[in-house]
Order: sequence, then structure tokens, then C-alpha cells
Amino acid sequence: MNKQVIVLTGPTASGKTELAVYIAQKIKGEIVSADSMQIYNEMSIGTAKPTAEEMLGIPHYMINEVSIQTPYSVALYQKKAFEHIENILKKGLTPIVAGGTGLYINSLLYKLDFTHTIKDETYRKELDQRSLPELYACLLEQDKAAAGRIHPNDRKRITRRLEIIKNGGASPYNFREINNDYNFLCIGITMERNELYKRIENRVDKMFREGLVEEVTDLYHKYPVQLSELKAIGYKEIIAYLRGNCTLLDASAEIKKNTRRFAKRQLTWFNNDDRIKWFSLSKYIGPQQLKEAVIQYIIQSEKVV
RNA sequence: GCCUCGGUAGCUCAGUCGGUAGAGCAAGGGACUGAAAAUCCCUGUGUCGGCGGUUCGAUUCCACCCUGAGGCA
Repeated sequence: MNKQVIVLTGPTASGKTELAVYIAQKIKGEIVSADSMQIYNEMSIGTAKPTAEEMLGIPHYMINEVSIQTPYSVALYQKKAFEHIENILKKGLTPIVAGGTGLYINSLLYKLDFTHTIKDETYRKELDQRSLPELYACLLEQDKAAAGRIHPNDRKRITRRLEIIKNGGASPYNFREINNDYNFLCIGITMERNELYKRIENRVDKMFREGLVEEVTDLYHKYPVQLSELKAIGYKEIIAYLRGNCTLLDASAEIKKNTRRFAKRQLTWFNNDDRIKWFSLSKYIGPQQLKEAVIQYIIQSEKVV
């Protein structure tokens, strides 16, 4: 029998954090975060990082992994997350992967092999100097299949593909080969769009009350380059304000807008995976009822296995 | 009360020398293999303020009405 791992996902502000802790308490689990921004130590308020109180004593891994000074990536995440999953299983507990970064989650759910496709900063810098049509022509010449898959305007992906080719890692492209090493039970939380947007609005207001501006100001002074390059929602907009490009009210509106768009992209991403069993908050009387339904579902699934 | 300029997509506005209309923003949909909160792609029907008139045909011209801004008394 495969080792069971619970995966909890959904758009931002849908209540993943709280539900993950609840599940962990009910079924004796520990949490492995799948959030590309909570990874960073220095970013807290703007990433809605769970506080010690919110964790209720449940161990959380892959949060505060590194400093903002050392950029992270999926490959690093994948390696480390599997280590944590194994450790949790060894303790006889259930790993609960919880987060909204689709690529990070897919690096666990699918066989994504990064070991032969080294990241090459020097080469990337070199490619940055060249024009986009030039890069695309280059890709077309060296990897026709990839060129067909990647849009000519998508500089980031073209660059990465060229990097892979240069370093000899052009492995056959096994798109979405399922990872069967574990028995993943995938749960998604969602709700009607209006409701989600209302929650996003409230959450952003709350972040401001909790000191988002202070957090960003402080970080911006310490690590201006690193913070700007991350382009994290809640941070880039405050940076614009600090630079005098807009008012604080504008920044708040922008954060809300960008968060809404982000949530939409997340939903698009997760809708792609039919393993996810969706629970819509709009269909339950309240969060408590949804939590109980999720637990019921988990217990039932374990019986089947 | 009179004069002037407006009323067109959720918002800001363009336009049709009369043949029922299009930009930006917002919004919606989609993609995603070492930056992913990133990056990229696709999507524009709306009583053209109302009621009449002229006309084969009016959002466009004319009259009146409603309404907003400014000006003069």
C-alpha cells in the first residue's frame, strides 16, 4: 500500500491555513506548506503566514525556509518537501501538503525531474541581453517541439528552455507523468467568486491594520533589490507607494486587484487536475460544516484504501 | 430664465460627412516542468439619455423633454 499524503489547495484567502491545522489535529498530521512566498523568512504579514497561535502547536514545514537574500525555486522546494514528507511518515503521522502555489504542488503530484536541467545564472544574464524574436528564433532552431509549446512572447519560458538545451538536459518531455510513489488525496477549497473577492478585500484591509506598510518599508530598506525582484503581491504595490508613484489608497486597491487576478489564475491551474475533490464554502452553512465534510471525506477515503 | 458644452460598454472617452459602433482601463476565460504571488495568450451587443419628426434607413440631422457641468442675468 502506498503512503498516504493529503494535499490541500485552493485560491488565496479561501481558508486553507485554518483547515490544514484542523485536519492535522483530527487525523494526527503535520503540515508541509506549498507556498512560494511563505518560504521566505522576512515576509510575514503580506504573505498571510500563519502565526504561532494559528498553528495551534501543529508543526509546519517549508515556512521560513530561507532568507529573502537567497532566491528559492521549485527544484529546491521539491527536494526538501519530499524529505519532510518522508520524515513525517516515518513518525507514523500523515503529511498534509497545504498551499496555493500550483507549480510547487505539481512538483510533488507529478514526476518533475529537475536534476538534469541545471539553473545557469550566467547564461540567463547573457540571454537577457538579446532580443525576444532572436531568442525565439534560436529556440525554434534547437527545439521545434518546445517552440510550438511556448508562446513567442513568453520570454521567461523561452529563456529557461534555452538554458536546459545548453546544459544538455533536453530530456524527453513527459508532460504530467503522475507520481505514484505516494497515494495523494487532493482536496480543494473554493467558493463563489463574489464571496472569495469579499474575503480578499477583508484580508488586505487586515494586512494594513497589522502593519503591512511597516513590514514592507523595513524590508525595502534592507533588501531593495531582492524584494523588488520577487514582485510579490502586497509588496510591489507598497514599494510603488514608497517610491512616490502612488498614494497608499491606490496601493491598497492595486493589492486587492492583483490578489483577485492571482486567485483567478490559481483556480485555472487547479481546475486542471481532476484528482482534486472540491469543497465549496458557498454550499455549506459555515466553515465548521465544511471542515467536518472534509474530515468525513478523508476518513471515507482511508477506508477504501 | 437665457447661453454654451456634454449624456455612447462596469468606468474614462473616441466615432459614425445618415447604412445600428471601438479604444484604454476594469472584468471574464485559458496556458503553465529550476523566477510561479512570476511569466504569457485569448475575449468588446451596448435600449449610442427619452419621446417624436425628416428619411428607404437615425446613435448620427431637426424639434421638444429629462439630466450633468460651466457661463450670463
